[in-house]
Amino acid sequence: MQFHSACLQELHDRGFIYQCTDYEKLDAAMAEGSITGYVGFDPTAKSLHVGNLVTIMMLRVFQRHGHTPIVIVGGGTAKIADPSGKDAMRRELSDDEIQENVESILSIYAQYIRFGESPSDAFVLNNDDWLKSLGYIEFLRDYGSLFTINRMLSFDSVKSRLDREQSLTFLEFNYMLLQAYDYWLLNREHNCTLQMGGSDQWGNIVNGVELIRKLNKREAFGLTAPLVTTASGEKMGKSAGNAIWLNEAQLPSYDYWQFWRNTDDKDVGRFLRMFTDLPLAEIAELEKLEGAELNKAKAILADEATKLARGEKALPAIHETVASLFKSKDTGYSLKGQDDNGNPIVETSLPVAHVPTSSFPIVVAELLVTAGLAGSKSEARRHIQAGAVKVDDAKVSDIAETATLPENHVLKLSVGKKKHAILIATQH
RNA sequence: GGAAGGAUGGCCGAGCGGUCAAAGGCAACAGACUGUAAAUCUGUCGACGUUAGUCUACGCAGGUUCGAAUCCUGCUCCUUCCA
Repeated sequence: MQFHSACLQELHDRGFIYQCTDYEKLDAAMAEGSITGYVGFDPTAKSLHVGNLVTIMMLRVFQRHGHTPIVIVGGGTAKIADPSGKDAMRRELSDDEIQENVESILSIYAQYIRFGESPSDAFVLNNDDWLKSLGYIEFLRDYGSLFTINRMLSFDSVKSRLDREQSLTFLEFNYMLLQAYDYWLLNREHNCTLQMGGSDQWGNIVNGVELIRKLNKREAFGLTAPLVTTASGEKMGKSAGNAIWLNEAQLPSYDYWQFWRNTDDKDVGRFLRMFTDLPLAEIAELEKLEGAELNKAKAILADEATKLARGEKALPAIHETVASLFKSKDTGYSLKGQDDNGNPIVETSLPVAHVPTSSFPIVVAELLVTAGLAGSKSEARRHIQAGAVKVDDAKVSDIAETATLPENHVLKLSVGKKKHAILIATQH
């Protein structure tokens, strides 16, 4: 597809476009000048994971081309919970929880998008500000009259819930009206003419576009991104049963880097386009790599993605650990002398756990639990029986095996090839 | 308000008095092979315990029984139909 607007062209080339309400008119509007567009998120979780990254990156491209992003915090809608893509009703959140989530999530957005006062700087609005004061009767009369149940029932989010014989409350059913109202309000107050979101938002977005057309007599647009799945068809964002969180508090940068490093061969090009700022020509070159050579592209993907989420400063430590661990098959840490208590100072991006020196010699299974590599002692034993456990790269074959205090008071524990932890024996 | 059906491990889903820590599938974890990839094959997959075994678990609370995921009673929630 060819566009006049460089922004839309890039969004398209990088694979961000799934559906659009009107390609031609949106293209014309974006080519003509700077427009304002928004995405919304509901602060129903503490943090965002890589699954949420698609729309964030979309907004980033949008801003890079001189357009103005608005981020809507769904403080009001969070009280309702969007039924789209959800099997069952979510529990209600307290105001405090919501506020906490908002702050944590906005700090993540700030990594990717420039907020401020200058033109094309993004700004944040909380839909609770206007939704909380909506009068029920007025709302029903002024906006409810513009929606038909017939149409609402035809939306996928609603249909799938009904088809699966799961309840859909009236509260949730109203979600789409409120989202449409948000868009309408932004259109009127901030001349916002584009709403972006995941493909599951299509129905909600279209409602807003229609509401704007009916009430403001203006054209507004909707643009959705495809649901990003991995080559094996998995919804993106989980690994080893854990979500890949974007913030460091919930996922160490080393693990974040590893997530990208372990990308499926088939996903490398696509992910480079969506989740890094690298020029498309460069990505095309990287994509040509074959076989083991592709690992270079994966490392670049990991670097770029980590740089965005965690900042450039996170990289050196990760690189050092990776080089030690995988390239020279070394320990994965380096010693930097001793502290005042005579305990070793260790530099590594692997998880670190402390054990008092007095507890040595200690059963390896127990160490695995302290280091967080096993959830229970039984699990630790199972790992040992499966031949997965190593202490300082020496295989542990007996579940009763003990580890003795190493001379430098540091040892590396491994479960499998990729999961490691550093244990430091401390005096106090 | 009435009637019928349902609730099982992370998810789906079988079981319908003992042989049930509960088939099968998915997901996950580990091993082998590789390139920190995929595919494939193998093993593991409630907790504690070296084994024996103990404990906790089939929506919640009671009961019947030598014995209950399975039967009975009450409750909660869900779905469908009628009003």
